[in-house]
Amino acid sequence: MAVQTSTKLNLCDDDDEKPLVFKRSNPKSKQNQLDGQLKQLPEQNKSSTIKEESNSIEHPAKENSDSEDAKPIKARLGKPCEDSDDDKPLSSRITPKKVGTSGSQPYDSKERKPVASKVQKNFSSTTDKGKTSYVISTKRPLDKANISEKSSAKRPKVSDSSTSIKNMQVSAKKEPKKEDDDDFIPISQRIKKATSDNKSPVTKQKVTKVGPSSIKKKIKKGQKASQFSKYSKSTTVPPSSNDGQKKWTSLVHNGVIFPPPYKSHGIKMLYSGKPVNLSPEQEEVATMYAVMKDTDYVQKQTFRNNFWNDWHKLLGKNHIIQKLDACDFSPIYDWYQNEKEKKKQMSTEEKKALKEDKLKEEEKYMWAVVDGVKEKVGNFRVEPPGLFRGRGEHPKSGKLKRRIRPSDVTINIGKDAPIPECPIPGESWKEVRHDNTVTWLAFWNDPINQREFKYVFLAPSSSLKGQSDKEKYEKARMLKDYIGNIRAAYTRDFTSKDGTKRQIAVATYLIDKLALRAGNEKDDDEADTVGCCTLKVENVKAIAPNSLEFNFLGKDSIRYENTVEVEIPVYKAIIQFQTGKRGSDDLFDRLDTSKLNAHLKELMPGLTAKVFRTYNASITLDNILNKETKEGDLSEKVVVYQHANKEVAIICNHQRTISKSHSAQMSRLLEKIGNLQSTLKELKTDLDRAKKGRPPLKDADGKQKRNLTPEALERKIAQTTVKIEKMELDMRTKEDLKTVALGTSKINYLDPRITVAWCKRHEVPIEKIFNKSLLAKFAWAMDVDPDFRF
DNA sequence: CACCCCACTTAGAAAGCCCGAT
DNA sequence: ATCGGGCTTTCTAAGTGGGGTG
Repeated sequence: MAVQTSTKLNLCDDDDEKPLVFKRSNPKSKQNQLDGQLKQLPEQNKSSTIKEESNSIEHPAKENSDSEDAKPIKARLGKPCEDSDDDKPLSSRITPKKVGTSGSQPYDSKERKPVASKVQKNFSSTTDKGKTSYVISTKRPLDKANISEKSSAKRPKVSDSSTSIKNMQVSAKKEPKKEDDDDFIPISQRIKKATSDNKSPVTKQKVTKVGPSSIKKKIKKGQKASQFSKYSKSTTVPPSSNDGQKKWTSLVHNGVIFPPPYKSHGIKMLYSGKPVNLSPEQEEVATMYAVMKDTDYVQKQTFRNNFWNDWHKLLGKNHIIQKLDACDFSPIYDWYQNEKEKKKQMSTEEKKALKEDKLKEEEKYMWAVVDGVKEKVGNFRVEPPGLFRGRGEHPKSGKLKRRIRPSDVTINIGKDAPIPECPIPGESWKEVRHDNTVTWLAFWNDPINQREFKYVFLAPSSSLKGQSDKEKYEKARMLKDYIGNIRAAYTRDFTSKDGTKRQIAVATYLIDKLALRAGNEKDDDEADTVGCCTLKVENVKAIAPNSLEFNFLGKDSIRYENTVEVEIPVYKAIIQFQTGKRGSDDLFDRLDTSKLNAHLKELMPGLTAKVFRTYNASITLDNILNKETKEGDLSEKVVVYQHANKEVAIICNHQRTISKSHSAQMSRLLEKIGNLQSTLKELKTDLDRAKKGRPPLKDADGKQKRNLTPEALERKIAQTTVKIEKMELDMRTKEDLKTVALGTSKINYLDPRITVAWCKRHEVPIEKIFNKSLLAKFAWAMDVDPDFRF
């Protein structure tokens, strides 16, 4: 054990990464913009949360959470969420300070409070110990290696780079390349050296695995292994991962399924108050619009204009309908609501029968056989026609997305597999390919943007997806060994005389510290959003002495609002980048994502901007779980996980819109609590009286209550108190999480091995954290060693 | 290098389902 | 039996990033 422990510690420590800690306010923005709904919220809600961050990753959370519960709800609601203070790990050792968050924004939207949700994950880095799972994990690397060797054919470049991460790491560390060129010794090299000296991964791994750990494992596993292993799918992971090129050897599937042809309902909409005849094609599009009546899409002028343009074309120049404003779609809307209602009213048997029919019809499309293994297909249904629902201010929002036909679809399938029959009689596929260097089963061009494609892939539970998921996390773990030097290097370059270098340094810093996305260029016919490299001068405000206030729309037009204290050189550099520019000019004028990534690749093999997000998310989870998990009951542990999950979601700015019923729900809860409190008061009064041998007071209706013993009353009081506390906690949690989306990070950013290992160590059933889909998706992580740390 | 093409991951909203309180 | 609400699942939009080309 000792050994193990130490290992663990080391790993942890290695976190050399001390958290940078930034704070971020929470951003939540998009919704705000869009919806007015938010406004409805009661003030209490608004209070919230901004978080600021504390510095270190470690302590923050605990304090908050513990203490808070005790306070009255209102008080809690009122506070900014302190919980959040945690540290955000982005950290570096560079030590930035925190800043208070931005003050100006309205809190409403931003708040996020602690979550209650369930998931957590941890993992430790590197230890792959043997074990079954181990096999799996190792596979890739090995595979790759093997493959690369074998296949001379395809591997142009990919293969090289793709060599297994592990291999790379090892080699890198061991033999630091000394070639470092120019002045700048590649960080990677340096890092390698450093790491190799003390704790090269290799060493770590071995130590951990071999020693005591194995013993531990056995013990632990004895109890739980089976539970976890039932989800693990070691067998499925094919050893065959190739690196870059060959993705499969045999591929069999049945193609895709098309939506049924349009069935006219014949309901007449009104134009200037009079019924209008429409052809089925015209009616179909009118119905698409009618049905959206109570979405906020139709409130947007862009949406209506685009819809009108396309529909008008269908109607023809001389149609009676000449303007959208005189259209009344409500007959169609009402018909639709009625149909929905009818469906709801069907008996359960009818519903079941309907469902079975559908299943039968789709069953054959749901599966593919990849290298002899049956795998689920992700999206085998071709997208039905509809009105394009672009997010944010998308210039094409509302345009008609036309029906996709077999002649639009290209199928990819094994050479020896039967070509799927075209499901629409008389039509045929656009093309059939046999390309085993890609994983898609079919694609068609996006009707909204012809230059883009819509692919049909395997489901996340497939080994193909699982393997690449695992590779993603291995790469992020590799960053652990390089991050120290990378931070040191960019810190040095904050003051470089080379302007490009300076921009790269600052951009990298922001990506690392704030988990910003890379920020590729966008076309004019897309919503105007930005990432790091595309930040505009107006998106960042320097606030003396050394804080930066960020405010911009990111992916999905979600607003990022955060004020952060940064190092002085960064602060100065930003001001310098802004000098002489207009607000709408690029902050980083000598930079784009490809330059940035090219630079990152010099620092670590395979490193790109997005790896920092994965790294920071996962390392944060690992750190928080390990710091905050205490002895305690199951639900307390789950709360710790949820808290960690929430912190990650905040770092990554994963938001959701406040549900329409949120404020109603809150007031309902408040009312219930109020009732309980008066009950409590009565009980206390009755208790006092009972102690003096007097009967209870009459209840609100004037009826006489039952005569209870003081003991019974005390029991009731205790029960009621507990109930109130629980409700207050629920309420706080709900308020806290009303704008935080926990799922995204769980699905995409948190190495599942962290979670699985933590569950094993703390005897938390994995089902408390992962739902069925996640268990299937993360089958590859199930047999991780309990000592695993990210 | 700018541009385009392509493949694949990441994302929030909507729809569906399920379960407990009434 | 109904309703409300949370959690899942589905859907598809919106990102990232690699590679080829001229």
